[in-house]
Amino acid sequence: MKLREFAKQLGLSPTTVSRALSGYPEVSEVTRARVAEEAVRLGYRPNVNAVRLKTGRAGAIGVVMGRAGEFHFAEFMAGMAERLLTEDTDILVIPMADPDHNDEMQLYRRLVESQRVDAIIVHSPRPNDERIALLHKLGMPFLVHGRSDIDVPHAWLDIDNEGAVRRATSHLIDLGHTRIAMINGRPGATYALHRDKGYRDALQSRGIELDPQLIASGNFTDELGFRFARSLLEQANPPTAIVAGSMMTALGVYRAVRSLGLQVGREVSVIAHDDVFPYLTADNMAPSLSATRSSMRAAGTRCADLVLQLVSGRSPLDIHELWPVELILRESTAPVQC
Amino acid sequence: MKLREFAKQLGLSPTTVSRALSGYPEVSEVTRARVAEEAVRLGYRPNVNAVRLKTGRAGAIGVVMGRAGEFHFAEFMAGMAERLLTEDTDILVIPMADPDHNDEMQLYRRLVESQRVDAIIVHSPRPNDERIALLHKLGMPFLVHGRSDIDVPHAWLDIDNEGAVRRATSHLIDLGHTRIAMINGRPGATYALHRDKGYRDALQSRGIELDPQLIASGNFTDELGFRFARSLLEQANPPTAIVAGSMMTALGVYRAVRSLGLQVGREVSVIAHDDVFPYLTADNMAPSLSATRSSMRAAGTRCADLVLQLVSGRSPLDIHELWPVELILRESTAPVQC
DNA sequence: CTCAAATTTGAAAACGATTTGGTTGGAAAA
DNA sequence: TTTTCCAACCAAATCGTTTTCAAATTTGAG
Repeated sequence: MKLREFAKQLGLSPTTVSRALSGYPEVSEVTRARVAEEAVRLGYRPNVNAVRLKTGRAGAIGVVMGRAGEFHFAEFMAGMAERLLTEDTDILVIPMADPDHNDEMQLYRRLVESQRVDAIIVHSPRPNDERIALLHKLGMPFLVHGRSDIDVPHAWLDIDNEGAVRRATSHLIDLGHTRIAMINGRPGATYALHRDKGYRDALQSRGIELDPQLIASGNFTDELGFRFARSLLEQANPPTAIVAGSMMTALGVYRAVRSLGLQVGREVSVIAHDDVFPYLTADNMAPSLSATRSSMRAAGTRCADLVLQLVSGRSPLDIHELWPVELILRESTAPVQC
Repeated sequence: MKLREFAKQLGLSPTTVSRALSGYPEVSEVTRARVAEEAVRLGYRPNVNAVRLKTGRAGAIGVVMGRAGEFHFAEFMAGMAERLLTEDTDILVIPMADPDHNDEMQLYRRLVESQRVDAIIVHSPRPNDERIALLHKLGMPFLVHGRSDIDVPHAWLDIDNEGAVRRATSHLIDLGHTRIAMINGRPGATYALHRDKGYRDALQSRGIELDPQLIASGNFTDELGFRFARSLLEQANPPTAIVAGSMMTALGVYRAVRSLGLQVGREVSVIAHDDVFPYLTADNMAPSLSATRSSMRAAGTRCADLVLQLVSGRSPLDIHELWPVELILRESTAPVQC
């Protein structure tokens, strides 16, 4: 059913019907009500593409998916999708074709030029992120999930990675640990730096000297967790506690600890960061995993929300959200054994 | 840059330019080459929404995302996205607002009516799946990822779940196991039935009587794996082998086995199904996990491919792909201990 | 009761492409 | 030479809305 047809059935002009449905003020309430009601009854829905063409809105938000098949991605997207369900806005998923750097900029540039999105969400930003500079230059609205130090105004939502790791590390120190290892995310991303800072600050403020040997970084896979924890624990002066970057890393760490005949929550304490997954919970691990926790899904929902505001004109300068992170203590952390 | 403008710069009519770019035959090769080249140079790209409006194509494939935040979803999508990158087709992610059944049909109906997708991918179909009937009735092209027995013609791509589980179970029987437990997916989905059948057939063909107590089903979470494995192993006549539905389930099973002081690959053999994740690999588990393996990402890529064919006119009746599943033996399976 | 102001409504022009149904000019056929 | 045909191109209509500008109607003040 087209607008023409629908309007004719109502004995109104397309103009009025369009206005009634889009909530313009210059249409009487009684007419608006009738139009709305009949639209439902007769099943009239404006053609999306016509609307988009006319208004110049793309009706979609772009999300670039990293190549490494990040497991938290689905949660973030689920959160976004939930928020956008009632909106006339879609999510456009763009895969990173190539991890090559130059290619990444190309991808963003093409995405903007394609006019297929009204806004873009940038994940895992770097301190000096060219993507941000590019999007700003091109005038494409965008929200950064994470933070960047770049000297370009931008909207962002981030969790307090630094604080989270500082608290986690401090707590381990409180428990008497002094040799605390840290498995971080891929170097380069701001969140990894923040976590690093939280870790270092905690040590320093307690007068513990930092041992660079105790720091590793890389993708959030179980394999990295295992390899690094294993090699750490096998060395002469092994750590008594490990701060792990993700649930998957934690799995690897647990495995490494066990494989050496040790026990998590005894010889080795572990705290990991938990993005809250329905299928793998810190509570269910054995022993249950102490974790810094922040819901990825909730972040997705809120990001979608903020992007919508951005698109409808809110200034990026006003949009800065730093979410606190909970520290939840469970069985994987214990006082150091003397 | 608009078509008008671009055409004028070339000294051609919009008609010819449009045809040249869309590969119509009635334009000379030399002209086509020139147009293509200049389009790149001047950065002309047809406005997506105008194209979509005019052609009536939505330029997107709909994927309904289950509410349970399935972890394999991201992999499937990554696969799809990879294939669609070079195409002018987007992925539209629609979240299931409510697990309520009636609501689900509403969702699909609205999705079709919204005219926002050219085709839909249906996940985890049931033997008699109303969604399939609905989409067929509404004339919306769709591809089923999985299978259904419903008496409605439809395209599908599925992996050989039945064969996979049969082989896994048979292999365990070969190793001397007779009490073999099975942790299946949510009851109702066809794949769960197929796995069940594979399991039963394997037992029956070897004359082993089925014990209903050894079967469980539910979401693919570590928690289910743990709970069920634990309660199984604690009973009077415990199983000596477990077939698990997913990697997450397997994690839970491993945990349960260990928590009872037993060892996977000794007292208890385990085989799980592995969708191949970059962040959690069967090879890295300890002991390494024997698994039936099939790449979710590859399935996504192929599904995208098939949907494109579907949209451009290929008959759904011709599209039936059954992918074989590998069985990869590692350390988690061993001869039964007498 | 009149006239201006305020409220509702409509006609028609966009939005930026595709595509139908012609033209044109030159080569091949008669 | 004339006719026919074909390759290559183009003008204009169209897709289904929104929105500008103008007209019609109602309201309210004097």
